[in-house]
Amino acid sequence: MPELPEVETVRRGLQKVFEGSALLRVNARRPDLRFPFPERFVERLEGRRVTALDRRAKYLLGRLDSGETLVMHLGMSGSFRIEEQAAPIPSPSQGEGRVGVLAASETPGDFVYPRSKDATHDHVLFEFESGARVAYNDPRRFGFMTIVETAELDAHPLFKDIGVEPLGEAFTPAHLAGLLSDVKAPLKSALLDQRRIAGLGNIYVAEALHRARLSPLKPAGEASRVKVKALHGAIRQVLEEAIEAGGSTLRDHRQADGALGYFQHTFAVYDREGAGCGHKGCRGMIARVVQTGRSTFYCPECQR
DNA sequence: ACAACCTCCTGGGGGC
DNA sequence: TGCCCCCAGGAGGTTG
Repeated sequence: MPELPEVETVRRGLQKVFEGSALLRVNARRPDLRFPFPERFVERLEGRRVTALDRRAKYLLGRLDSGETLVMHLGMSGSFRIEEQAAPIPSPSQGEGRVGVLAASETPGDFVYPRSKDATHDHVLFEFESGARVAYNDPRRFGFMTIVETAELDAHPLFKDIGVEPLGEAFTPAHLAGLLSDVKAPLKSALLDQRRIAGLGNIYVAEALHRARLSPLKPAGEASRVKVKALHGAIRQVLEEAIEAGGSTLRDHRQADGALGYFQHTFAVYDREGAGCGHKGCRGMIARVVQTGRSTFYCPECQR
């Protein structure tokens, strides 16, 4: 599912639930996703307050008051769902309530509110002190979660080789030119490589290259200075527009509140084989080719 | 060092 | 209706 805009959309949706709230209860309903959950996964989360929910590349980072970070990746089909904003757990001063203690009628580790129909793929359930409940759903289980010491995050194998944030200040035309110079691999693969730029995936690479009128097949190092500058602008622009639109909903992407993204209606090339190019004055037709096993969509007429 | 694969897993859609 | 094959937004791991 998710590339940078989808992950960022999810982050913004989850932020109001995660940030500042303590995790009362966490339920990992199976021992693994793509990888096994780390040692004492649940114990390291329960009772911890989430101080911030950040994003790096396509990862969500839940900063915990324990000095650890909950690292979450959505893989291809992962999504979060804010299940219900239940009544807050009453505080002791309000009488009967006992903070952190569940009502007897609740089944430990399960939501008491109605779940969506594909709850079989609800693999992790978060319940907050605020009463909010969040389900992580992932049919294909290519996603994963782990917990890393926050101070060691940048040096962690998952992050140490991750490239520049394309919406950050460090991503300039000159930086992009440096990333691509002397690279013999085609632009498509160069841009998909998370070690260069963090967060682009199959959709937004295709869309950005089309906007810049660059062929995905062209060796990255052969793009002209002018084209690289256009590509830089196109990458930023397409990502910003997609975030603004709430991401792209192809199959299962939802914003955390359940809303659909609608950037897919703006695709110029992705999954549009046979359609007209759409660039002013171009009579070309969108083609589909396969590069390293994955679909590439582009206009052979004007993307050079 | 690098690039081309293969792999994990489930579900949806098209063709017959 | 059913079955089979292909395809899918990622990316770590292995091979050459």
